[in-house]
Amino acid sequence: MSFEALPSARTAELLADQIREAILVGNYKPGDRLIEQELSDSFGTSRGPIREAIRLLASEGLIELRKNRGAVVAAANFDDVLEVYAIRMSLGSIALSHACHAQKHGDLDTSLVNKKLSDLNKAIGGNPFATVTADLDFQTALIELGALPRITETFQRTAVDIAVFVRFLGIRYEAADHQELVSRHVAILDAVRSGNVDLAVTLWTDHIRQSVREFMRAFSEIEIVELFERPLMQDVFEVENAR
Amino acid sequence: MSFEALPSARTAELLADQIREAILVGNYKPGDRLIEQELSDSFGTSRGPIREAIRLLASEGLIELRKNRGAVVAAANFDDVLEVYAIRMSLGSIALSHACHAQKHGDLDTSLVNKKLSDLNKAIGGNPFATVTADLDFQTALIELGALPRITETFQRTAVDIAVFVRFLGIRYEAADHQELVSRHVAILDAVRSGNVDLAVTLWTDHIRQSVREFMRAFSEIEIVELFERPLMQDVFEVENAR
DNA sequence: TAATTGTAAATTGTTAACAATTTAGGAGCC
DNA sequence: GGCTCCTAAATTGTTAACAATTTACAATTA
Repeated sequence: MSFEALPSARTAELLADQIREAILVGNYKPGDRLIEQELSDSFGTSRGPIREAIRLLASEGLIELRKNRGAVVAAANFDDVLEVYAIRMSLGSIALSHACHAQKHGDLDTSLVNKKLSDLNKAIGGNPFATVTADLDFQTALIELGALPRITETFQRTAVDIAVFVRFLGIRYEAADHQELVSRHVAILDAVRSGNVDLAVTLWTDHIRQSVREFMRAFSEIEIVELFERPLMQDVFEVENAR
Repeated sequence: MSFEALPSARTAELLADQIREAILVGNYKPGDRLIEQELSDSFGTSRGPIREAIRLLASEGLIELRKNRGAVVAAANFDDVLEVYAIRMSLGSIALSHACHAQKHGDLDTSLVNKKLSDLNKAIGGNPFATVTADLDFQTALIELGALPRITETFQRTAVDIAVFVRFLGIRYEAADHQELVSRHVAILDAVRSGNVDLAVTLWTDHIRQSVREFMRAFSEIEIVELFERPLMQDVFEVENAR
């Protein structure tokens, strides 16, 4: 995800960006406490804006607040993986179908998603985590084509979750995967550009299923079995069981 | 929605509850400014906790923050109605199907949703807005059966949206509608209790479609046409057009 | 009159001090 | 040794004062 400053960024947002970055970079691990004084010292502000930044990150689900007991970095939970992908699959489908309709009416601006795609291509081969971030940015831009603000916002929230999963559940992507990933992305974008609702949605849901599968392969067989016993996201099941 | 205190509620959360209530009751209308000093005077605290409460409500989407220019009550937008219902339809379907699977494994606790159902029955006939609130509470409890925390949270966020729509877009429900509404709710709950995934999801999506339809009927014909021209939520379209 | 500028009031943003609570560690006891 | 109780340090919660910014409005000018 890109954490650039918003048009008129508040200082608390800038601080939140830096703290989020520090967590995702691994300076803070799940369970670590975030001490207000410590953070305000290191960022050169007072505790007020730091508190606000912490509350912001808590609303993202990145950290947990405990009354009178401060904030700790939230644990990345295997159980949450399927839930997060299920949200991305269903909300993404709505957004893409809406984007296809917009395309038919001639008002679809793909300049942002094009930029994110070229950013992603540039990022491939470099820092693996930066590549994941560029990938998530592209997908967010894709979903933004739907021009549905609440869905976009909810979708963006799950991007933070995925970054956490990748960082703390030790997912590793191979270079080959990336090339295949990009071609999948391009196919989805093309489908939207041609206004083909059914194709776009099919490619999107297939993409999510594939992402889940790749994610799961990074774990041991025992963990895979355990996760797939859960009845969430039946679509993924079916495909996986048929393999 | 019930805004009772959480297990160990923070004062900022209690303040947010009161401010939210004040907005939904109509004391503040969309566009009204929320002035920190004014609020802290009336609630007998300092500005710090009030600021935190305001940020909380902003993260719910109930109010908007403008840098150095304070907070204003967010406008209820016709455009958002379908988007919010689309989110509820798709996330609710996932949650209910998950709940059905849990039921098959024998671990489904319906005591909360039962209580909310009886609360709803009690609320019918009284204050119309309280009835809507009880209805939203029931639906949230229903979705909580899925035991999917992120989906539940996202769903709950849309409940605030609907309360805003009902308050500020002037929706009016008739007493007859309520009885029919409850019977629809009971049918969904029964389907979950019998572990019938397909039936539960079908009843749920039908319920949302019907809710949208009732919502739309409250507006003028022109507004209905305008809204239904939008390509969001094709399911609703199909049913509506076939009528 | 309409537009513009300047100034005071109102309001938000930030800071530092104080209050309340939790945490850590040791003394005493069984 | 292990347990409880107690105190001190660390930490969060709250407050009030100060700084920076925006808003409102009157005076000025064309």
